[in-house]
This record gives sequence, C-alpha cells and structure tokens, in this order.
Amino acid sequence: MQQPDHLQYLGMRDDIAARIAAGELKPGERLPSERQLQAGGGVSRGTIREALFQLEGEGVIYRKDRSGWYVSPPPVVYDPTRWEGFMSYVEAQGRRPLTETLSKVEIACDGMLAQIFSRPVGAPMYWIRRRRSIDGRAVLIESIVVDASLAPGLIEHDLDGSLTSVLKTVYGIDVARNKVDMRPCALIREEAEALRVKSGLPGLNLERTCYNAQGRVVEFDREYWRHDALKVSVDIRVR
Amino acid sequence: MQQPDHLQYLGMRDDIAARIAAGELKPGERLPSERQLQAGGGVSRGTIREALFQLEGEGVIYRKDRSGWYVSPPPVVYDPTRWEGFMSYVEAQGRRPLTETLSKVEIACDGMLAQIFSRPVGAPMYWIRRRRSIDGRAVLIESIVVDASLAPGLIEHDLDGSLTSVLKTVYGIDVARNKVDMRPCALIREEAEALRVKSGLPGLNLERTCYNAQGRVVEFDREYWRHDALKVSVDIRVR
DNA sequence: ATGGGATTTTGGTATAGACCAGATGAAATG
DNA sequence: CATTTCATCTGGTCTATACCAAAATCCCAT
Repeated sequence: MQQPDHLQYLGMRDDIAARIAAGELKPGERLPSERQLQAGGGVSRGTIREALFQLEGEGVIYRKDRSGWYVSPPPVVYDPTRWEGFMSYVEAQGRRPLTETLSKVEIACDGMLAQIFSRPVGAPMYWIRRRRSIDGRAVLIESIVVDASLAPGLIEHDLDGSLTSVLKTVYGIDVARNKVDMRPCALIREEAEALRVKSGLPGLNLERTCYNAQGRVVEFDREYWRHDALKVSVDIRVR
Repeated sequence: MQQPDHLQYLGMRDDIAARIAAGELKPGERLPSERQLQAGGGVSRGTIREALFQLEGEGVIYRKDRSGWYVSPPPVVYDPTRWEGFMSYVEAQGRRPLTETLSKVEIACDGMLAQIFSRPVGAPMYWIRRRRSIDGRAVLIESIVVDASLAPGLIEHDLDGSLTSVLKTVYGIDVARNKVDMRPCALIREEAEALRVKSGLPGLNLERTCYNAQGRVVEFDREYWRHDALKVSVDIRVR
C-alpha cells in the first residue's frame, strides 16, 4: 500500500522493534511512555501511537490499559488435536497457567445447541465460562457446553483445574474425535472486557466439538484467544 | 476495557454494522465516504475512522486504498487437511478464484530449508511466489518451496492453476501427511504490499509441510491470508 | 511496617486542521 | 470510438491540543 521509506510511523516501529530484538527491552518490561517516546524526535503523539499499534498488531508489544506498553512474551504452542488440558501443555512449556471459572450454570438446550448435540430442545446442559491466563496475563476466554446427561453433577466439581481430567476420571468420558473451526476475529464486547483489552484487538476464535467413541457430542467449546498468545500446530494425515 | 455506552466510535460502529446487517449495504458495495459519514453528526473524522477500523477488525468491511470502504464478502472455508487445491474449493463455494504466479526460480537450499527438507545445503529447490484472489480481491500470498529432485522441471509448467494437480499428474507425487502451523499475524512489508493492504492489517500465517508416503518432505508452503477472507475447519481423530 | 488518601502519570478519546498521493471519472483530444 | 488529460474525490499521514478515567506512585497518619 505504501513504501516504508518516508512514513514516520513505520520508521519508529522499526526503531522500537530493533531495540527489542537487540535485547535492550526484554519480555514483560515496560516501554517508555508515549510522551517520553515523543520527546525524543519532533513527532506528535498520534504518530507514536500509530507505530505502537503496528507493533501491537505484530504481537511484539501489548498494552495494559492506562498502565503502559509492554514487550510481549513468546506465544505458547497449542495442538487442538491433543486432548491434554491447557494446564498441562502450558506448564510443559515452562509457563505458569491459571484458570478462573467465571460462571457455571445449568441451562436448557436451545435450538442451536440442540442441533450441535443432536439432543431435544430443553435437554439439560451445563454452561461454563472460564478465563485462562499465562504468567499472569489473561490470554483466552472460553464458553463450554457439556451434555448434562453424560456428566451429571459436573458443575459441583472444582473446574479451575482441568475439565478434561474431571470428565475422564469422574465420568469415564473419552474423546475420540474433534471438529475444530478456527477464524481470525476481533475481540469485542464481553470478550474484550473479560480479557481487559481494547475493543478490536485481533484474536483467534476457536470452536471445538468433541465426540465420544459412539459419535455422540460430549462437549462444545468456543474459545477467544488474544492473537499474540498462541501458535496452533496440527499434525495430520491427509484423507 | 471500557463500557460501549459513552464511546462515540463504538456507537457509530454499531450504527454502521446495523445498516449492513439490515441489508441496506450489501457485500461489495461502497460505504459513504468518511467525510460524508462525518457530515451526519457533529463528529470529527478521526472518530469516524476509529469506528471504521473497528469494523475492519471484525471483518465486516474492508478498504481499497484511496478508493473507499466496502462491505466484506463472506469468508471461504478452508480445510488444510484436504489435499484439494485452492481453485477447486473456492469454486465449490460458488466464488471465483484467481492465481497469479509472481515469481518462480531455482534456488540453492539454505540452512533453514536444509533442516526442513532433510537435504544437504546447496541442494536444488524451486521457490514459487503466488498471489491468490477471490472474486477479484487478493486474499493470500504464498511462498512455496519444492524439492527440485522430486519434481525436476516443475517451474517450466504453468503454475497459475493447481500446483497440486501438476505434482500429482506430472510427477506422481502423493501427499500422505501434513504438518500445519497457524498463527495470527499482521500483514506487513512485502505481504502487505502484494495484497495491497495497509501495513498492520490482521492476517493469518499458515505454514504447511507436506510429506510423501516415505516420510520425505515434498513441499514447504508459507501462506499469508487476509484475516477476513477465511475460516479454517479441521476434522480430526484424537491421538 | 501498614493502610489510606491525594497527586501524578499513563494511555484513551475526541476535536480541528492541513497536506499528500493514488483512484476516479469527466472532459478534451486524437 | 478509443485515448489522454486534468480536476476532483478519497483515504492516508501528521500536527497540535484538550480533557478524561484508570493506574501507579508518593506521602502521611497510624
């Protein structure tokens, strides 16, 4: 669309990116404030901010509202085909995972869920909303729906750990097939709010439908990830 | 991060989104110019633009440089596990695909490629760069590397169609396994330039390593998609 | 040390204006 | 009719300023 040459904000972006790449600023560290960055060259704050937005889009830095801009930590690698919980694979990568259950309620199956689960409208379902963090930074919001007839009493358990292991050890539920849909999205409204990011931050929307060996839908999961927090890796045999 | 209530740009975003949802503006149509939108309410152009950026992030609208803002067409569904070419599945979804070969050259295997292909440094490789469009809009840029010893003379062929079918019909190459990495990214520099989008537009970076039945790497593919052009759908058996 | 309240700093939102370069379309030209 | 030329419209960049709300910090009283 344009040549990087004469555009000030692209120049500043490259300057800051170079300082980070050189290790002058390390992951988790705060950048100088916008007004300080501005002081250096005779440039307006809007231009500085445009440069910061570029780096944010590239996942190099992120912001904490009204606190400052920080250097991003590396993303975690996530394989949606592996039925290991978030807790295990984040820990396996040397990071500190945290899960918070925002809500867990029993609901009646509506039209959309009826179709997904092949269950009658009105059938009991559990609806769980969780927020998950890595090294203290909220990285994803998920909405999980589980067929209550397969896991009665599920929401009485502590779900701040691995839902996977609860389903397996308590209810003997094994997942045999996964259908995963992925779509780049923008984090807005509830998702942005819960992740405490500015509306419009790029994200990844991940929907997973889990089937047991009999082909029955056990769980439907909708996740919203910050764009800079993950890398998806799938290893598959071609059909 | 904030309540949508009192923020002007979120209000305007919702207004415009509602007009699109109501069918007042249809996919492909141009929105009124920023200065026209501004004329309506006593609001500055910067605020209008912030509202448009939100909608762009959500994939509702897109821009053509210095031409205007347009309503986005629906995304195409893409299954990286299916070894059908872009041309076929885009057409199957009732859209008009186009492939342009930007360059095709023979190169010597460098360190990174040597590792990926398990071939000696200096081994001959073909490097192909293509741009692909849907209904006249460029949606992805790809860089393909193919082991030249498996497909000698490949770049003499016309590659504006399906590379898949050339590999299969001319060289008898079948792909048995795919390793796919996906990562939200920002489209910048060459990618932004080639897709004619503003630097920093959200995108999806997709890397695919293709193995034949003997486990040898046949092809390495790096794709950069516009964020609003696709939805990835994978159906997998859990390991 | 600890807690609490005031102050400062930070990014977030919004305004108004200016100029530019590419896209567009109409008018002039062959 | 096709082509070129030119004025206009469009989004893209940049400046300068103002005010707000939340976060961070400091300082004082306990």
